Amino acid sequence: MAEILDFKRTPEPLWREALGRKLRETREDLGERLVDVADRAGISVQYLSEIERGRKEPSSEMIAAVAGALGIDLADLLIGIAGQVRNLRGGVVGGTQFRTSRPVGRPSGPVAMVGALMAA
Amino acid sequence: MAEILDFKRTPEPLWREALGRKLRETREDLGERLVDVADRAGISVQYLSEIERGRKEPSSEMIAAVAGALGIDLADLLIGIAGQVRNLRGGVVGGTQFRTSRPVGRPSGPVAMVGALMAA
DNA sequence: CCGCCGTTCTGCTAGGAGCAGAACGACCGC
DNA sequence: GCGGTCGTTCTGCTCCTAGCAGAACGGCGG
Repeated sequence: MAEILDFKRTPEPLWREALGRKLRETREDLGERLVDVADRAGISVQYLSEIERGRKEPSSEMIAAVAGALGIDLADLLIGIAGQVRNLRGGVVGGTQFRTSRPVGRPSGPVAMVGALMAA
Repeated sequence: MAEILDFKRTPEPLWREALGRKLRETREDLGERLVDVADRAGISVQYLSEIERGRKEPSSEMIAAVAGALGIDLADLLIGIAGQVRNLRGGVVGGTQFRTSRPVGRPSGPVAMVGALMAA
């Protein structure tokens, strides 16, 4: 760690970076402030800020707490992150990235199909 | 966190548990041993064992290393995990029930569902 | 000018990541 | 029975960082 040259921008994003991006997007879609979500999740505001920017590695309980505070479950979160990761692969990676996909991406469409896979 | 709200044995699985399950399934589908993957990922074998059982919280770099050693990228991994999480929602999650798992973990079902993302 | 909001410093502590080494129980073949 | 492989788990160890408090800072809007 502590490599001197860290502008080596990992070819594909790390887990914590993709997670943070999606969490921030979800929060902003809800029109909520950092302090609101942090308070509801029971964590400090600075820490939530660092999570959203991909600078800290949140534990599973933290992830569950933040996701719960945002009203999203783990499966939806993962699907959303996977989508962002795929977008970043072939699309704009640079800092100036609006577009943020579609306006309101709440309803996860392909849910039904997954649920129908197996009930056994 | 120290919140008192975890009286409920994790209504939905934690991130590290779902991740470990998927990693193990992927490895077994490849017919590889712990030592093979651990060696290729550059981590110790006991630690990989604990990751697969959801007992340790692997860093993003660890996840990338293991996923790389398994020849799977982050997006596919996340999709697979999301599928597993959804499956577990309706069935028995406790350790007493094993029916849901495949006999030897040979055929992994939800491969075809990869095409279901792209929305987010 | 003054609040509001997010970010980023400086600390600080407790916990756990991550490894080495070894022992253990299953399992399989001889 | 005995010896091999494979995974798990125990002990022990170091060192990093999760996670918080407190405060200060740079936008942005009025």
